[in-house]
Amino acid sequence: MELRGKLQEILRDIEENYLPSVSLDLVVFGFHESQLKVLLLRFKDSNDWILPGGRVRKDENLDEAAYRSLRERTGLDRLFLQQFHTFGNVNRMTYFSREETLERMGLAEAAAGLWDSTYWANRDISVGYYALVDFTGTVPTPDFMADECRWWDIAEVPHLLFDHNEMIRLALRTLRRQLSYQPVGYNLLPETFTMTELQSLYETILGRSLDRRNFYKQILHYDVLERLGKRPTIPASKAPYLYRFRKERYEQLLNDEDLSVG
Amino acid sequence: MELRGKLQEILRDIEENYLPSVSLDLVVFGFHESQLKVLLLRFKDSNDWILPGGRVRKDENLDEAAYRSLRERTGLDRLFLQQFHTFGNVNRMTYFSREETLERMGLAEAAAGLWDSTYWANRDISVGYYALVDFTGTVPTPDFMADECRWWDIAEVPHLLFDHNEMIRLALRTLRRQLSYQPVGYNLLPETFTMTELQSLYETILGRSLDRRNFYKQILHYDVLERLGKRPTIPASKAPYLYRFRKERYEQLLNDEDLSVG
DNA sequence: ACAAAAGTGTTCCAGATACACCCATGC
DNA sequence: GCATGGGTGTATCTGGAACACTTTTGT
Repeated sequence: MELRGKLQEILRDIEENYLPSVSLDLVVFGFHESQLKVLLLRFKDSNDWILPGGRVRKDENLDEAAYRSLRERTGLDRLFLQQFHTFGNVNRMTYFSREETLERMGLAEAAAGLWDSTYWANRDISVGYYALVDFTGTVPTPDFMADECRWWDIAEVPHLLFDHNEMIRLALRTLRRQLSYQPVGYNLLPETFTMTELQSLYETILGRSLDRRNFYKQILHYDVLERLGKRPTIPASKAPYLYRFRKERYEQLLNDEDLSVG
Repeated sequence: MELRGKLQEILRDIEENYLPSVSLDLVVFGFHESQLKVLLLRFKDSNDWILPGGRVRKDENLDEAAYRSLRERTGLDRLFLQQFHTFGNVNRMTYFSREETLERMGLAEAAAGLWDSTYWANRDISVGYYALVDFTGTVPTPDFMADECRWWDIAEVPHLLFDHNEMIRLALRTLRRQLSYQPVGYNLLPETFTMTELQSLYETILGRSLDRRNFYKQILHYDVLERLGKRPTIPASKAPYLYRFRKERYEQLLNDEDLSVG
């Protein structure tokens, strides 16, 4: 019964080193082939998918915990990560009963008698973060409760456990709003890209098509792109220019927040 | 040593009935005499001020806990209340040491030996909410740790304990942003008001003066106000019209969010 | 009559939208 | 030579900002 021993150890570790009642969930966005992707985990021996998440160490800042969790799931560092909402409904975890949840995780047997653990006994408040990451550089890695971690097309996300579909919905809304007053793409695209690729990213996030000429004007007006040479040409088309974000300008725009308070 | 007994009882109640590690703090905005006000509490027998806060019952939704806490502090019900950020730095409570904090609360003696309580032992994650309330209808009520609860002019807020000044700053930023895409005032003004009073509210929140004519146009364009008769006239001036919010339209605008997700 | 507050309309500019043609390449 | 995708400029609309005079009333 190795699984049970392992589970016990994990629960002990959680109770000893992590804050009770608080968890966090990550909506990790990636972009590939004109599709917005979300990273999901599949529970061990089940067909149920959830968002990757994590817990907060007792000696760790909340934001740091989110960065750490994201790093563990994607192998990436230094990425865009931002809190968007905190979820605290009593029944947010009980989309299925605790028993059924464990069942679906293939942990029912292993977890028997461990239910008085703080980890299972209390519902959690969960802080939702959303992240933008470079799809191609990511190494999706399952955690101890999952045996699969992979990208899903945003339009094809299945019904998830708990309130995780709602989390994606809210994260996407936040991302869309952000688009209207800040540049996006540095963490979602490879180092260099064509204008068409960038436009395609915007269209995917917004869920509607944009006028090419107007998009050029707007994005160039931001003064955040650097134009490089032409891309070695591909089938049946004129060679497009490659662009790169001017990092210092990009970050300046990200920090252009009204910081004044009367 | 009655205080000690009471404290013990409170701690026991907290451990038994409330979520550990999670608290919430309220930035309660009111408006009076052209000034934006914030509700603050003063710790027992000390000169230190903090934001009112609360904890989440184990069987209670996070938002409900915020409403309940606000009701306890202001006597008001049915008000505007919204989450704006969750604060989770390890050292956010240690603006002063725990000992010093208790000292300043006049609780050092009473709390001796109770420090292994979960309530003191762990730092908290705190969910920040901001509220807009009708100044005149409010009955500020201290909680068990405070012996004073009163309104402060936003410009005169002193240094607060913990990260509470930062919380006010962020709440105000959120409120200002909200102003740009939603009407504000229903919960901050009396039932009827003049256009000048409403403008004054906007100016106070934004921290800058607005053009009267443009303000009229914009706000009327929202189609959210109902014009009533003229106010019985006051010193040396033309009698101004009174207005009232059209509630159904007001709430429609509040809910006018892009709810679509691709 | 004059001081103080209230009410109202027009001009101007900037940012967003709508829209069409030419060029380079691969087949 | 034609189909595909890339690159560019101009006219129009709309929302926001700037701005001045007249009316009422109390002193």
